[in-house]
Amino acid sequence: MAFLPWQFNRTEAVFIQIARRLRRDILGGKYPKGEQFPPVRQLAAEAAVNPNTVQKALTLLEQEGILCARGTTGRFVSTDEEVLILAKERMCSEIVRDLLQETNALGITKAELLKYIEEEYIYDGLPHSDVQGSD
Amino acid sequence: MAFLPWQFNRTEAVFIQIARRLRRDILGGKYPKGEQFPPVRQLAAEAAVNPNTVQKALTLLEQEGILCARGTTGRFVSTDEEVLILAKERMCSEIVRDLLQETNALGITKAELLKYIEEEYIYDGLPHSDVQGSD
DNA sequence: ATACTTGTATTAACGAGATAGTACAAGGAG
DNA sequence: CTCCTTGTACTATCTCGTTAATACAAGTAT
Repeated sequence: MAFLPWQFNRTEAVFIQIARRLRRDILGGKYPKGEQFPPVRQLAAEAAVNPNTVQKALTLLEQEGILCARGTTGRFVSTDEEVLILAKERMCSEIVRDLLQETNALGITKAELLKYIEEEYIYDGLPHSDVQGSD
Repeated sequence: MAFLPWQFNRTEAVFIQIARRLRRDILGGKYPKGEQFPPVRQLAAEAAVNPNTVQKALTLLEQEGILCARGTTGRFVSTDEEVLILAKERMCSEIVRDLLQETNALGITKAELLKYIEEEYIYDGLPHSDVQGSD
């Protein structure tokens, strides 16, 4: 496991940021379908926050059906693939929609946007096509 | 002037959201270079927030060199075109970089991302090429 | 000069988010 | 059974964002 220091934005509630990050990683396949999820205290230690804060975040993911808590056995990633796929598509749509709202208000044309995306893909060395997850 | 109700996210400080929106609109050309900016109290009334909150936001934009306060005459959009252009490019780069970080973690390929963008452009009826600002 | 508008500053009060610390019930492992 | 881990709950405390209500100095308009 990689223990990168979690970085949080001061302007947004930490538990919201934790929820977004975990949601993204789950839907991105980092935590496979049906597998046990790391315990609250461990995540809190990794993120260097209070366990209460992590629990707030996980509660959000439960309400979305992405995670489910089995009593005191631990939390598990949902086995309902449709829920996961729909959540992933919704998350992606929201991200893109927010992007276009911003670029449109900024007066960025579609062509310019695509150019920016090309540049960033090159600059960051991101995969241009399908690739296995790199942790 | 269109007085759309300003909507704020509960998870982020309001003055940060106001700053981002005004920054975006300024750099997008809604408030032309060198022109006088709406007074604090007016913006506060439009956004339905306390004048103090708007002032916090405007202070941020001043620190970025996008706005400047001329004593009690009012605030004005910067006349330094280079500052405005650089800020716009930086804002766009950040937006795109954040997007790609998210889509990459989500396991979205470049091709899929471009498809999503195409879909949203069609669905939202956004301009595909250069267009005059519609307010 | 007078009245109005501008930015700016101050104070008090309230609420939400985050933390520390503690506690308890329930399942698994020895 | 006993010990450990799990999720969960609770209290108290602190910080920070927001609001309300003023207040003042400086420029503009009349």
